[in-house]
Amino acid sequence: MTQRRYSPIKIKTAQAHQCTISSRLRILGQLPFFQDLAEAELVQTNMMFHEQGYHAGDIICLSGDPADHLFVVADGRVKLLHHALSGKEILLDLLTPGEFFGSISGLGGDVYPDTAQALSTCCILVINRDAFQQIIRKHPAVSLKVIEIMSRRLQAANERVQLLSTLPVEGRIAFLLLRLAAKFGEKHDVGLLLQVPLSRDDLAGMSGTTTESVSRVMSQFQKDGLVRAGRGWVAVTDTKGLELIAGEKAW
Amino acid sequence: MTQRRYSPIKIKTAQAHQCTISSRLRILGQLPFFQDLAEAELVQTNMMFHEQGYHAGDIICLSGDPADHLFVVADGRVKLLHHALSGKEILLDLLTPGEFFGSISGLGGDVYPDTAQALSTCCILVINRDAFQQIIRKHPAVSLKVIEIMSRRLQAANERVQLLSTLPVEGRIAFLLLRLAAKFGEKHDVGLLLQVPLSRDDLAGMSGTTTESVSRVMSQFQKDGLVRAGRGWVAVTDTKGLELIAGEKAW
DNA sequence: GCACTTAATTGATGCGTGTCATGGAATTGC
DNA sequence: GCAATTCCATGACACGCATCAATTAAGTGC
Repeated sequence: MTQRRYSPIKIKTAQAHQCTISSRLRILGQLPFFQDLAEAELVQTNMMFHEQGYHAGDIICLSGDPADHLFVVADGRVKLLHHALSGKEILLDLLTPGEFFGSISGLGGDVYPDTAQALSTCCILVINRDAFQQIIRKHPAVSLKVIEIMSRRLQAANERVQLLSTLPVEGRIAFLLLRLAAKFGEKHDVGLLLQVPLSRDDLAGMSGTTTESVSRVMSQFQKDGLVRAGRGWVAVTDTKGLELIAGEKAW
Repeated sequence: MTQRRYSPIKIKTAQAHQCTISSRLRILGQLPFFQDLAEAELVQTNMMFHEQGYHAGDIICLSGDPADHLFVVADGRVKLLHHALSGKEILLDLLTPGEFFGSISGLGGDVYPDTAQALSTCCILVINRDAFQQIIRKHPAVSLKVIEIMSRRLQAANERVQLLSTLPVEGRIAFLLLRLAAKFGEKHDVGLLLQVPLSRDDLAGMSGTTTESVSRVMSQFQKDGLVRAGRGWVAVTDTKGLELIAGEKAW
């Protein structure tokens, strides 16, 4: 087995302090919910954010803590997770630049619903919750976008409930890999390389199973030529094959 | 075993045509997202809805169909569900008067994400998707409420993912019953009676298991004095006991 | 009241997967 | 460089729970 022994992942991460004003404007302008804003409004909105840098492993916000900020990923990768009573980590989502998390809704005594942790060096834009509500009040277009995004996330969560309820481990992992490939996949000589540092543990947390089971399934997938994987990285090589396992096995 | 052989559930259902203008106003006014509207605005908003009646079992909207309406439950019970490829029904949510479903977000080529089915005789208020977007544009307070509600739903969905990933069947069902009791429970001589017609199948669809497993667990719960149940109804008698099973067993 | 239909229960069996345990491989620290 | 650590792979085993099958109970229609 001559297989790569180094991680092919190269996430282009800016240092926290490299989030210049202009790059911030660019990032904000790319945000789905600021798309419809005029340039002047965008500049003004931009000023309401401040930025913050994190290193891989840093906790950005902790589930249960009093919540008064909304965060936007400007650069890097962030994972959203829950800690179950059993100690197991439930991985809820992986966020890329342009996505938001934290506190949006307006109740006074709100707490962060999930924990957010930096997967790589990150630049995060932060805004006060109330300030963001002001933006929403001023710009109905923004609120419509937010609603749209949240409804998509809700759909994704429901889809996941369905997978957990119906598919066996093998199918769940296949499905998960396909989703990840669609979001993070980049053409590479080893296949569609997922541009996120993901351990078997992370995959387990996303597919509702254990590290060992993921390892077993991944080994099998690799034997079957569906994926290539190493320590902390995964690449999808046969999309069709995974689709077959994710879908058809449900019958 | 001298146990009730008839369903104690009595859902106070109005006939579809009994949704009078005044009762509609009352219902709309109670909607979380219209709470902050002035009386005049409410009356005006009211006129943008039309109503529709359904009988138990009727399909209100079908997952995958082109979506152009937003629905609000005025009276009765509605269940939101997915049909898995395996034929299994995944029950996503149970809706009571005041809750909404259908299409909110604005994409042109949208389809309904879930199927909605009447669990009892229902009166549903319907509004065109574009018309509702007009309301949002006009009233930022409404959009904030919608966002708040959606974020709560997302949280609930994530919680469910966590349960499915960590708890055994017994714990999931216990947790489910507690949630249902909090939402639908009414004091009754048999205990906290769930005012929803729920079969074992429905419970299975909500807890990600099978009819048989639900039946077994429910029988055990009944022996242990935690619940009382019959054909199509459930009552919780020992909340603390269920909490113990739902929580502590995870350790 | 009776047959008829649908829902719920209960038992037997086997597969999938979590759990525990061990060894190897890759990475980090000194 | 070598130890120490972390991550991954793999095997053995037990058990939870889905599956299949058969029976009982509860509503429904006539």
